Amino acid sequence: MNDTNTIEEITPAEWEVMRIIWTLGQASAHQVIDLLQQKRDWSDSTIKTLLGRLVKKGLLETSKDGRSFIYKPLISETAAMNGTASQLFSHLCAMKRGKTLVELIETLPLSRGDIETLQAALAKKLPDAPEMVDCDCLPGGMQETDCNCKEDHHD
Amino acid sequence: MNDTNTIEEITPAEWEVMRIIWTLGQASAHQVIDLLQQKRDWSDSTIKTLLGRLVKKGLLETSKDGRSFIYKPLISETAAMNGTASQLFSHLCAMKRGKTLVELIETLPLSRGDIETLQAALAKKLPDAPEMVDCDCLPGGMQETDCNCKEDHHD
DNA sequence: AAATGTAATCTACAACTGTAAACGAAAGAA
DNA sequence: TTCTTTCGTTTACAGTTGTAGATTACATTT
Repeated sequence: MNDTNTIEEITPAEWEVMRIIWTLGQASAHQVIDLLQQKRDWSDSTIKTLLGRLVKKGLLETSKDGRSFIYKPLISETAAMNGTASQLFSHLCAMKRGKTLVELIETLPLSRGDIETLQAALAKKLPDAPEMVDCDCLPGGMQETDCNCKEDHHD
Repeated sequence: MNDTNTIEEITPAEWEVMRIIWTLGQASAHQVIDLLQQKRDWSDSTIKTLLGRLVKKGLLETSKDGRSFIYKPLISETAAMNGTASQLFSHLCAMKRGKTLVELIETLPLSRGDIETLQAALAKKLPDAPEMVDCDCLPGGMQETDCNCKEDHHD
């Protein structure tokens, strides 16, 4: 298991590339270009640049295959997703993370199996869940006095 | 309700500023600087720049208060969080989003109330949930043949 | 060996981000 | 009224990201 707190930053364009490689397991630049150009109007050059950056970031490794390279992920898709999601949630007010999860669960298509796993995870958490999670948006102990979090301004 | 699909991009540094303003409801530059400098080692200038950029992006509005400005959010924290979270999940393989949600739910502190809301949302979804959500990482109908998604490479 | 076709790398460049100094205007102090 | 503090705006500058042309290196064909 990777340390999900130190994922190299993956940009949106880079995600597109990574998804293809993750899904195929590994791929040549040629394959990535072919597949990606069916979705994005990017030049060969652009995609090669992205591949190069991903290698430099340590997210892909290459092995020579005659003339060309084969790119393989150095991080699993799940690890990357978890790392990125955690990072995102760390920006959000602790008090409101639950609300955002509700929104996601309502919005995203989920399989029966996913739902059951989620239900199990929730059931396990419920017993020791706190009555309330405090807002962590202000420094020090000034939440009680000054936190306006409950009201949602300007929706 | 905002159109959560067209949220102006909020950068990590900008989130820090927004959180303070959301939490207070509104704030002067001075307040933001004071509070933020208790968490981040940023100069006054830096914080002012961020405020300015947020105004330009249409995420904050100002109203004059004598000498100085009062900054108010033009978007609610919840809307911003939902928009950002949806955007993030759109980068992820559809098939694996459920797994990421599980991870988040296991990891994040949730209140009893949040958990109950989540459980309700899941219960409602379960009946019509598909047996499986397809991977959408490759173009066209090449999922069956070529999707390696189930195996998680290089963890 | 010369020409041609690919693959990979280098260079480029504008927009955005993190970070902050410099500057100008207004308000309060001397 | 002049000096100083305070607040906002402009300018700056390096690093990242999106986007891609130019160039080089090697393999294949003539």
